[in-house]
Order: sequence, then C-alpha cells, then structure tokens
Amino acid sequence: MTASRSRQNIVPASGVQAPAGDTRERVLTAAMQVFAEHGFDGATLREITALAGANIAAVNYYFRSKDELIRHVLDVYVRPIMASRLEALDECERLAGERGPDLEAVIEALVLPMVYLSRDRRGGRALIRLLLQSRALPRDATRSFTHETFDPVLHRFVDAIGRAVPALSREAIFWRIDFAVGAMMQILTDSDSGSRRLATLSGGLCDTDDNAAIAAQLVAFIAGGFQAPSPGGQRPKRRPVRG
Amino acid sequence: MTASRSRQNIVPASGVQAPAGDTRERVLTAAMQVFAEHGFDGATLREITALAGANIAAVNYYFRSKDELIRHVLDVYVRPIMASRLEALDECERLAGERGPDLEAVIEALVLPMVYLSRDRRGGRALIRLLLQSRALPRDATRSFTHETFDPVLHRFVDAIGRAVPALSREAIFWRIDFAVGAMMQILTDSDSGSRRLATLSGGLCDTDDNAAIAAQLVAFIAGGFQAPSPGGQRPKRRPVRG
DNA sequence: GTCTATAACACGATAGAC
DNA sequence: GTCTATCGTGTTATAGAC
Repeated sequence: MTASRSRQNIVPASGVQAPAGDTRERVLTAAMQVFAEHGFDGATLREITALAGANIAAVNYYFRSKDELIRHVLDVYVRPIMASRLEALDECERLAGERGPDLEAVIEALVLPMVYLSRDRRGGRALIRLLLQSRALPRDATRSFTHETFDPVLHRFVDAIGRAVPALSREAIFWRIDFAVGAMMQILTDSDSGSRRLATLSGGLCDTDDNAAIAAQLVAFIAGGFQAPSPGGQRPKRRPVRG
Repeated sequence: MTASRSRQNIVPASGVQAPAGDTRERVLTAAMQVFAEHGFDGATLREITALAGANIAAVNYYFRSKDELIRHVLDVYVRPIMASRLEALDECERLAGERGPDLEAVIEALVLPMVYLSRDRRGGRALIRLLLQSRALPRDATRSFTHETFDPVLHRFVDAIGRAVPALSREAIFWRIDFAVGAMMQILTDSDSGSRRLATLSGGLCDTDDNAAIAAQLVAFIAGGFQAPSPGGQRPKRRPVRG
C-alpha cells in the first residue's frame, strides 16, 4: 500500500444519501453523515462538501471552522430529542399529581425519544455514532456541548425517578441513570448496518431494526435495574483476578 | 489558524508515561496510550514512536502496518480480561453443580474482570476508550477482532444466565446482556480523568474512581434488569413524539 | 455567494545506509 | 535492529477571481 490515511478502511454505517435544502442546510446534513462514518477527526471537509454538492470553501463561509461545524451539527440533531424528553417528562408529572410519577413512564420519557427520533429521521442513526464518538474521543467542542445540553435534562430525570422510587438513594439514582443511558446507547449503536453485533450474536433472535422491540426490552431492563435493592451493606468482594 | 489536522483539540485522557521494556513492547504500550487519546485514526505513528523512544521505522519493522499494530494492541490488552471472565464463569458453574448457577455470581464473572483489569493495569483505563472507539468507529481491524474475541465468551455467558434465570427467554437474555455490557462500558468510560461526567453531574455523590462502588452498583443494577419480567405481551406504544 | 488555485503542512510507508 | 531521508498523497485554510 502506498501512503495516505487509512480512511478507506472504515466501513460506511448506512446508505448515504445526498441532502436537500439550501447550501447551509445541505452542508449540515452531509456533515452529520460523514462525521458519523469517519469520525470527527477522520471526516474531511472535502468529502462533506462533495456530498452536499457544495464547494469546499462553503464550510468556512457558513461556519467558521470544522469545530464550529461540529457544534452546529450536534445542536441541530440533539436539541429536538432533549425537547421531546422534557415534554414527555412534563406529561408524566402532570399525570402523577400528588403521588410520585410512574417509574416506567419516566423511563419511557427518557428512552423513547432517543430510540425513535434517533432512528426515524433521515440520517438519524448517524446521531448515535456521533454521541458515542463524543464519549470515546471527547473534544473541546463535544465536551462543552454535552455538558450544557444533557446535564440539565438528566437532573430533571434524577428528580423524577427519586419521586417514583422513594426508597432509592440519590447516589444510586445517579449511578443507575448512567447505566440506563449506557444500555440505551449500546443497543442503538448495535443496529448500525455496519455492526449488527447483537443480531449476529443472537443468530437472528434479536431484531435490532425493530424499534418497538428495542424500546420494550430497554424499558423492562432499566425498570428492573432501578427497582433492584441498593447494594448498600456489603459490596461484592474483590475476587482474585488473573492478570 | 494555519493548516494541519486539529488533533491538538483533543484533550488527553490521562497522565501519559514513557513505557519500558524492549522496543517492540515499548511501541505496543505507547500505541495503546496514543490510540486512546487521539483515536485510531487521529493517532500518528510519529507520536507513538516518539513516546516509545523508538524510531518511526520501528513500527513497520515489528508490525507490518498501522492496522496490524492496532490488532496487536487490542489483543494484548483484551485477552487477559476474557481469560479472567471465563475462569470466573468456570468457577461459578463448578460451584453450582446440578442446580443453575447464581445470577449475581455470573454477572460478577462478566463485570468484575473488566472493571478491575481495565483500571488496575498501567495505562489500563485507556483500554476502555479503545473498545468504545471500536464501537463508535468500527474498522476492519477492530470489527474482526471484537467478533472473534468477544462473541464466544458472550455465548458462554448467555448459556449460564439461561440456567440461572430459567424463566427468561433466550431472546431476552441476548438483549439484556447487550444492555449490561453497555451499562458497564458507560460507567467505565465515565471515570476517565478527561470526562468525569457522572462525578460532576452528581455533584460528587458518585465516586467514579472507586472500583468497588462501581462494581457493586453495576452488579445490583444488572441483576435487577435480568430479573425483570419479559416485556412479552403489550409493548410500550409508540407515543407521539415531537420532531 | 460560489468558485479555483494554492499555500503550508502532516501523514504512512519505505528505501537504503549503518 | 536502528536510523535518516524522502516519496507520494492527503489535509485545512485562505486569497482572490467571478
């Protein structure tokens, strides 16, 4: 092999399609797709603008730099999901009245918007890969974004779960909401056409393209997890472990 | 800003230290650290060999290419974890005898080796970031590796859980083992010095440096999840969702 | 607003001396 | 087994024409 960065080694995630709209919007949509496939670092402005049918100079015209483009992409796609989560949570709490909200309803408010919106929208599945990348390789742009965008929403969910399961300590709720998000991200990543790990692993038993199945299984698992007794007393002892 | 890829934007994960050993070993250790910080794509052989105190040509001498180097790095660090998991699972099943193994013991066999080994070893925390990257941005090298290395182990755990919780359908076990792994990866990523998301979010309530706490909370949550009734009958209906 | 052309630089790989 | 030097190709960013 001759020189060149080994980007051709990275397998596309999903059928990429040319975006529509004005130039700015086309660049945004194309950026989302290319970022998802090659990573923020591996994606090139050349490929993004080519997919958008725009000139490479357009990125510097509409956005200031590649980093600003990243921030805009995240914002455009994550904001509606957060809005939908909060809306669903509001409804939970309105229905609850005096007594605490229903645990499963709160979990659904957390999980369903991400499951459906991240997979229904055009190029939506790409979003999950973007968020996973933001965790695996945090940058200034992604770190500040997730902090500002996710944390206030998660705090509201922590409060709601506290009212739904009063026996659970606040510490345990924080741990478990992190676990819940991790479980959700894992399964949503899994259904990329590129990986399909679970579908393969299970010999086809699990249909990772079935949003309703994903949602049902996730909610059941997470609800079970939140209802588990706190480890409290004795922690699992550190077993001798081969190194 | 002038040209150049924006790698300086990526924030280091943890205190990087110069590796010891012979050249081959030093390159392997340095590669692990640099891959974890900058990603497989963003990492450069120049930085790796500089950290290893080796010449850039050493990579092509000891490993054939950057891709082969990636495969070797993953193998060296993941293999002991898989071995430890299987060893612990063997012990579970030996203790169980006729009746099914204890669910929590099986979960501990799955979780504890990753929690402790991925955080005890030198540069161990880097491994989690590598695995997360392998999911977020699968390459040929990482895809084949995870398939060959993780899948047989996971199958053994699926079988064991099936005996521990006979009421659970095989399909549900597959879904949930994926959720469990996701929850684990999420919390292990969180304790990078670079992110510390949960520690910040919880206002210090959760000590993400406390391996025993992580293990205890994880095992409790996952056990609760596996014991939850199958969603079976009616699935949560698709709520109207703002887009 | 959109384009071409190019500056300035980084990359992986490798040939060949020692 | 380790080094230097370099090739061929890629990148972002930008100046300046239209």
